[in-house]
Amino acid sequence: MSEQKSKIAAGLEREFAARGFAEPSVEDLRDASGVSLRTLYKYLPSRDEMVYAALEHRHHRYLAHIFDDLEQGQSETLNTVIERIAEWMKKEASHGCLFHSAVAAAPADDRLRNLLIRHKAEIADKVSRIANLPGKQTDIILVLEGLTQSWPLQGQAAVDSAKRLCTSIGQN
Amino acid sequence: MSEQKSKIAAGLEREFAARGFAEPSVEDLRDASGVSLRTLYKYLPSRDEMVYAALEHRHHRYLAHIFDDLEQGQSETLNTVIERIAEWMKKEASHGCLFHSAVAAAPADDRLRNLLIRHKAEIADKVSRIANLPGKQTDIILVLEGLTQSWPLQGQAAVDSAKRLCTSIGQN
DNA sequence: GCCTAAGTAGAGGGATTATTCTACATCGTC
DNA sequence: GACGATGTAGAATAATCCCTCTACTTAGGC
Repeated sequence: MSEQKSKIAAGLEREFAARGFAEPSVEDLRDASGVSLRTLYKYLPSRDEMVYAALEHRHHRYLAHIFDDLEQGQSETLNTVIERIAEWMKKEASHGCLFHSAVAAAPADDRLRNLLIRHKAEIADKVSRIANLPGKQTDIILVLEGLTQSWPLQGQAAVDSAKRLCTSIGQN
Repeated sequence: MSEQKSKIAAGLEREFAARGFAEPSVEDLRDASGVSLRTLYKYLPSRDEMVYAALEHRHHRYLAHIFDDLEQGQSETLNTVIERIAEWMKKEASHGCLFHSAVAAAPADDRLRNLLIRHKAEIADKVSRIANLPGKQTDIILVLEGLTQSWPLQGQAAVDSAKRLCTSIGQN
């Protein structure tokens, strides 16, 4: 991914996150990406491509935010992940997961759905390995999905619930 | 709500559930509702109103599906709720919660967001009262949200996880 | 100083959109 | 059998959409 393409993708990600995937017109996306319409279409030759590029960019930023400098195998590793997710929600995703939003906006788009699946699978894999709970992938996903989904409604209380529920995962 | 209006709403709900909120044109919605364009606009004078009516209809059907003939206070009540949610997902919501989809498609619409909040609050209230766990609302919501959100990705494994996690809610 | 590559600004095409409007059909009731 | 309410079918409108295109500018390498 070239310098400029990722700069464009960053702007697109911000716009889609703020206004959803249906509302912004291509002209809005041009303004958000900070380049001309011609350049925008040169790097991303259709509106769909703009969506994909934004999500790709999101994916990398999210992984970096959750996993950078995360110590493996500590007993509080899972709590740290939960806190970092809460941070992320507060700063970046007050409306919930951007991947789910994208799929919700276009349920027929298989490429989009695959992006969502790979995104979630990579997170689940990384978390279960780093927290030393290899058999508990589905439990972990359920709690983390529940957290991102209920945080917009419940705020900090959701974080506390997630931590409480996680203590029971390791216990059987 | 008149006879015909709820017949229209039922058709709209089906269409939005199948194709999302952005894709279907008003002509598609006309076909799905089974009436003429003029009649459709008579009962629901804008496309937004069609969305609201569809969600209202969904809300009532969902509550009926989850709570009809549900025995209060049994120890397996929560498990029954989980199983009914799984049933619902399988039959009706293979793409996830329709309310979240609607909000995702139009994040700026406050009326839509309020509909989502009231929908979730009513469920949380009903479940916590019927399962005799009045202090555990946020735990319950988190698990149920996690279930609906991870079911499209994990299927039956998500149901098992939800049940397992629920056993730990009552225990402290 | 010229040339190529890569950018900007912005007009416009062609398709689709939500909504309104006209003209006609049906049906129960008096 | 006439009438008013309520329906249908579908054309018309005005706006908006995604995308392409032309014409002009900038910047760096030889």
